[in-house]
Amino acid sequence: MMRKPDPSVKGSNGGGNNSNGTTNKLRKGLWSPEEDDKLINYMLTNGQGCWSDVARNAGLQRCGKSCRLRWINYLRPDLKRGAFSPQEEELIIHLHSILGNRWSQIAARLPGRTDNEIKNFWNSTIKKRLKNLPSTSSPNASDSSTSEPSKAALAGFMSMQEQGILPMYMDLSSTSSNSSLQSMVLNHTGNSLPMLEQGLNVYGATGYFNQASCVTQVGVNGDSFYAENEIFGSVDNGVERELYVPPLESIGENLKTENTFDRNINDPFTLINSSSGNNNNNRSENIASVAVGNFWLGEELKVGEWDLEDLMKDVSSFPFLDFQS
DNA sequence: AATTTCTCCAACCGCCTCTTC
DNA sequence: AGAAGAGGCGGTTGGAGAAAT
Repeated sequence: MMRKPDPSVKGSNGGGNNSNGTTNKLRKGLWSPEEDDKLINYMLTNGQGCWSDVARNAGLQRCGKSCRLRWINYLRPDLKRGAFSPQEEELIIHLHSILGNRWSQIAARLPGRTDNEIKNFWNSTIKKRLKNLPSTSSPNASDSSTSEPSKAALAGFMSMQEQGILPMYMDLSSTSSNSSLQSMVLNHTGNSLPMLEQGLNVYGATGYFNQASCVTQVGVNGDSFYAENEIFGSVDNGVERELYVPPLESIGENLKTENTFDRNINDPFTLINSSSGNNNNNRSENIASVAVGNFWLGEELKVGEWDLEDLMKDVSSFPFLDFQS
């Protein structure tokens, strides 16, 4: 499971210090318990400083980077060890659907978890699990390791929605003119939506909503989703039948801003949950929901250009998260 | 029981960004 | 301005243990 300690360094103390304290060669590979002790003791008494100083002053034959990694990923006292809870898994999937492989950003929303841990968890467990999901017919269906629309997104949204937690819209205009993330989730109850009740711009029997000033309009026509003339997909009581992701260009050209609502514009990631004040007790019974997709179209498009803090601030308030355990 | 294959994950590598001089 | 060093990040590796043959 681990790399062997670097055989080029003699001695069982793991440090490999010679008598005059000079460095012959930096140690690599598995950390010994003695090295761990040294690093822990040093960090607890001196705190974090320059990592190369930490390595040197703690008497470790390691490079600063190695010390940093060991501390962050393994020795930090606030780390939560053990298996991921289903709630954490949900959150990871959801965050990944938004952020892609930005493991550090994802880890920042999971107290006690490290980016490395989450990355490993994703690459082993979740990726495999998603592979076993019934495949979508999306022509762009891709491996979940990419930062593209994926089963992950779908599964994540679906699952959260089952728990009555559903991102209703995102403000795609944000602060950047080339925002990449265009994630839309439609909530089709067949009756009224919370959005409707809140006076948002919703049309027709089943309605559509537009997104702030940049707008992407997405509609529900019968069982089909559309954006302007594009058929996005269809749903059947929560079971996705088709999922078509239109090119960004067409969205940009075809979907014009109506900008008829401006509420929550500064709160781009609105989470509707059971405590939102509306009576949505039956929501989970008749919801058809589709994550239309997170589009990463073109390399110049970067989620990082968004105000991620704004975007994500509400995620940490997921009611089902137990960060204490 | 022995061998092979698979899985998981700690740690490394290389690149990028930021800061300092 | 730009070189150097440090920190941070995501991708990848490789080895121990588990599972399969």
